[in-house]
Amino acid sequence: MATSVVIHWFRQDLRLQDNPALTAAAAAGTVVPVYILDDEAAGAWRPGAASRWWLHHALLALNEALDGRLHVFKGCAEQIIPQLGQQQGAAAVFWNRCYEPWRTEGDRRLKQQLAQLGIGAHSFNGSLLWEPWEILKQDKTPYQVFTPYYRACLAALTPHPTAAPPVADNFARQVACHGEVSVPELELLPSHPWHEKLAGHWQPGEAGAHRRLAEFLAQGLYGYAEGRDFPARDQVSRLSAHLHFGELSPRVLWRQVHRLRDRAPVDVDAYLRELVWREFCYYQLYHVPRLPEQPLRREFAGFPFRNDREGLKRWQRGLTGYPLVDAGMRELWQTGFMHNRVRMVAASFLVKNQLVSWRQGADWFLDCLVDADLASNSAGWQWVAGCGLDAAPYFRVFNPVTQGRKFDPGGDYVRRYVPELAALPDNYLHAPWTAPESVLAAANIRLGVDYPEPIVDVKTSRERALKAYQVVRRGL
DNA sequence: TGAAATGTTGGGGCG
DNA sequence: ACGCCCCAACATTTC
Repeated sequence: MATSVVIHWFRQDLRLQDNPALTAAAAAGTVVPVYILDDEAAGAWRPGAASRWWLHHALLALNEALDGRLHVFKGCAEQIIPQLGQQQGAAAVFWNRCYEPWRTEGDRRLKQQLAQLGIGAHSFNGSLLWEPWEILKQDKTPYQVFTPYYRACLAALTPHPTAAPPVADNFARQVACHGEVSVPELELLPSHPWHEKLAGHWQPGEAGAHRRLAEFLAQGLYGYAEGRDFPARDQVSRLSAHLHFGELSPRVLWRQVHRLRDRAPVDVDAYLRELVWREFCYYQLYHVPRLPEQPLRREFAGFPFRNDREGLKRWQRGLTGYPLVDAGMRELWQTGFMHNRVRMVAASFLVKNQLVSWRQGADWFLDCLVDADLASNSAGWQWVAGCGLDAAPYFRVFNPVTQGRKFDPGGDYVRRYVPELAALPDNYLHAPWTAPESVLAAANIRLGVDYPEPIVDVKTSRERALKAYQVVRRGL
């Protein structure tokens, strides 16, 4: 009996291990593995520059793991998949679910199309530990607050068997697909070679994901609960981009971390809680699809943000005059990443001290982060701006100086990314404008020339933000 | 997963 | 010895 041909459509699941849809596809027939870059369907949410760099390398790695059998396309997935299915005489198409609104709508239409063509369509959960519709309150409505959601998730945790990885024989050989291109022909790399510096910091692809996981398990988890707040230390997982592209199964990650619970003094629960935060972001995006565009708290719709192009540009370039903020923004530009503690401070600074819309900050992050993720990024910015579910209260304004002294006391982080301040002594490092002339001169710094004066005063800008938020609050 | 303003307490200097 | 003031050092409240 001739085995049937099936298609596995890779999206945010660029891995072979513990890939439920891929495993099911391999069990159903000979697999034609496919990736489609569909910028038009994604619209404004198509991958940003840093993500495209990552994707380029992740696809090369995946293709290599598949012995060069990955079929890559550029164009409209809703056309390409049905055409391909017919050309190959495929019995079914398999994929792992995504949760971005443009994805869920497209997938629904595609399922209808395939049904009409008599081609099966099977979707699986390869990206989340809990499907968003599985975790609901007693009254069957979604949770609004993280902690009860978190508890409900833990209560609902069921052990999943790891999906068996496919073997080489599962994949179709020497299949020609009309219209396919090579990975480089996707033109994911920008013409300007700024991305070359990213290569020193990351190893996209499944092998890189597991290498990083092994490092984290061996070192980062020890003292994670406290250490994760200090950006100069290497005590965060740095797995976010691998998770975003699905190079690492969240179930495998959960299990590997959880195994360490009864051994060694590692902060297993603190890290797993962060993984549940990731789930909560997807949960919000699924239940409230306007998350990326509209404030979840309606009263914020008319918030008086300033249209400050110059201020936005200075924030983007790391030239606000606040060393911790500037270090974070430069880390982002140089490495495609920003430490989470600093993300909160830099975001708070833009939204509250500069009074610029969280949408503008979110757009910049989506373009610059290698881990850019619509769910996490949108939920994170809404959290900081105070307009999201279970968000930081509007009056919680981070002071970048205080935060710097608290979480970068030795100044290693600031000195790494703001080298022009490197010679300043610790006690002035986070507030250079307070240093006496003689100290500045000794450190070879002319304020306003070598490093900017503060773009706003934290005290008065904080008061301005509180006033603006009070107006919103009155409008309830 | 704040910060600043305001309130309280307690030890020490001093008349 | 005592009360008074000062002011850290916390604690509480407010935004």
